[in-house]
Amino acid sequence: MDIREIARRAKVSTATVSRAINHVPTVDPQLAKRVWKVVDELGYYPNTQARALVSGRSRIFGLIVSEITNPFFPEIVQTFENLAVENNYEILLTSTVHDPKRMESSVRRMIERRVDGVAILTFGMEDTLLDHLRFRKVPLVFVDVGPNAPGIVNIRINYLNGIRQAVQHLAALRHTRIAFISGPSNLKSAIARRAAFKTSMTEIGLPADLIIEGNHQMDGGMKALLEFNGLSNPPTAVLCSNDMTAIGVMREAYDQDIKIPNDLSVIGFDDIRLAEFTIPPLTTVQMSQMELAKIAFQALLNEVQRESPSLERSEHELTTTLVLRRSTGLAPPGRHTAKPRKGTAGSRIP
Amino acid sequence: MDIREIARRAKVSTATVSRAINHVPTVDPQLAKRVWKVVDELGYYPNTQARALVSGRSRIFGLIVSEITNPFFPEIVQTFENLAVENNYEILLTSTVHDPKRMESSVRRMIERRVDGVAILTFGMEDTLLDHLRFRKVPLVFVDVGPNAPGIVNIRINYLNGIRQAVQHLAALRHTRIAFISGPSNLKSAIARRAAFKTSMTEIGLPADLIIEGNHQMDGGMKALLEFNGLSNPPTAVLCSNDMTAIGVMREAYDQDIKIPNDLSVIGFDDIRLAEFTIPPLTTVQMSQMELAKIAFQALLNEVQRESPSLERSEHELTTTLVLRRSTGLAPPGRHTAKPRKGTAGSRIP
DNA sequence: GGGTGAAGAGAAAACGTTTTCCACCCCGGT
DNA sequence: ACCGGGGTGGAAAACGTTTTCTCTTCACCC
Repeated sequence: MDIREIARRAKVSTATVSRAINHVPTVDPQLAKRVWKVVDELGYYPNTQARALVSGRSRIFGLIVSEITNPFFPEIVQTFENLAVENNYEILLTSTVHDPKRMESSVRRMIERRVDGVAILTFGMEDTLLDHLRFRKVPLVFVDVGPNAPGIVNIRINYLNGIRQAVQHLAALRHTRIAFISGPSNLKSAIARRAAFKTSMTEIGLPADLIIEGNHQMDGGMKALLEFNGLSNPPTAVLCSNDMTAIGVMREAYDQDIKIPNDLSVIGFDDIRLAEFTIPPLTTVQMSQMELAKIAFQALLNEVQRESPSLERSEHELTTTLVLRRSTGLAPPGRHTAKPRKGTAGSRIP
Repeated sequence: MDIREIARRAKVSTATVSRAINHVPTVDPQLAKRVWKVVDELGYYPNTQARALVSGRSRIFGLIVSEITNPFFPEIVQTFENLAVENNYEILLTSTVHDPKRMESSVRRMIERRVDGVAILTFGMEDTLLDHLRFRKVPLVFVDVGPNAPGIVNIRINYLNGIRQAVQHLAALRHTRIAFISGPSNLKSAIARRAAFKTSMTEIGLPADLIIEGNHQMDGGMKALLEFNGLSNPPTAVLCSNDMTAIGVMREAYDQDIKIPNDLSVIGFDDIRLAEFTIPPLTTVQMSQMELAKIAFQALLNEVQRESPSLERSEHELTTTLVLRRSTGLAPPGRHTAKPRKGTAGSRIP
């Protein structure tokens, strides 16, 4: 059942059918109605491949994430998909699992399917792959790691804002030994978070010397806490590069019978949905996944709809902010920390 | 840059280029090499739409899940994708969010993109939508809810096995008042789980009267626990229709200062990755997401590769099994429960 | 040495649309 | 009455492949 079948039955040409279906205004309403009637009767669906072939636009956006399995991403994928269906787009999702091979195959698949644009939500990309895409003039959206080139839009994350809030919150609770569990050091976003931690600490005259590299997964958090506790003077608060890590440290704390927040304060990063449901509920730095997805999609759409390639590189910013829950409290007394003057150690924050 | 460009530069016909690229054995190795050289030099990628148009096969599988945001699914999506790239397939992911409208648009999108098959991992599907797909002879894979028709493969989940183990585990720990928090009652898989709970209880002579309908989300679990505790004689153990629900009840228990497992035992269902990292680690019924994804994908592939439509409807079974962690313990003494004879109430299971 | 067959490569048709170009009709203006 | 022009719809080209069909070449056998 193709467009010709419809044309035959509606006694018009295929051109008219095409026009009717695409709501071209010049077609006679009478005819259009006749066409739609047949279309509905037969349950005709246009063949997207043929459409794409001739129009040159596939109406597919690529979405490259580093790990769909990390709860940070499904939320993004969901809103991205919502926006896609609203705009009659399809999304081609690939998850690189931090594997350069996979990254390459992702890009290849995107190009083969002739995507109209790609949002890259992962740690950068090898230049040679990038060139493949740029060569084909595929609009690209990066978060943070995009190169400084025309036609590439970058979404800058303001990590410092939220992380500074977190550090100052901890300092206000009399913590002085504040540790940081970073993400893998080949991940640019992880590096940026760590840097934000360092400057936040330095700003208020605290040493940023308690840093261990995790892996943005739960076991990384568990191992890191173990290591911190082996120290002669362990931290009383730990800030994590993402929420998964924080969940790991809370889990290890439970095993070690360290009470949170009484004995240890922990703060996460991302504010995944689950953070509200951990035990105790996790204080964390929010980086809105919905917002991020919306900005990325809209940027892609803009890029596609403008016919002339954009000259000015557009920049968007997404800020981060601390959300208080119940995993942080006053620093416990003793252990080289400044003595609290009033209030119960470990009491819940108001 | 199209196939003709390659043909011209390699001084062969487009037919030969096509054959070379597709590794048709009859092409002279000499020529093939010449073609590949040009292909690599120019970075040529065949146009998938054109390919699909003429060959009639899109090399796309549809994957319909109910909620990508539920941690049960990303795992599935990931292995599905892995298998897809291995087999040179693409996947078209849609998340219905339990909305019939979305379901319809999902199906429409699948058909428009001419998918070679669809795996439906969600609560059934309206018959009329189903007919659209069947009419077009799209191979379909369902889990549990598929109609009994030729050409449709069903993956049956053996819920009873795991749930019976869970119930008997609880009974062995002297629990007699065992509650169940079900999923939404319009969800067939939720109904099946509840039924399995009932028969498991009846089998061992326990009443299955403590059942509340949740929503397979965390807040549903929280509300349900609250409701149970309003009872004059609350349950000492609760079995949940999925892990999210269990996480909700553990969270609410934390708020109410009910200790798990000392005061209350809880068991989940699914064994999502996170279950290992809850506090305490969650005893749950495992339903392997990887296994499920593998079976589904393989079934689709089989269906596509056989040219004759399958006459026998194929059935696959996936079983479930209890995995013990630390959210269950001996029933607390008193409160109308059978008195434990030895061992400390609430002691951890070995 | 001529006929037969196989192997390899090219020409061209086909896939299902969109879009360009052209023909037609009808209207109003001169 | 004739011409110009705007609006409408059809014929056909185009998109980039795969695949069928045909042609050439060459080896082999009688």
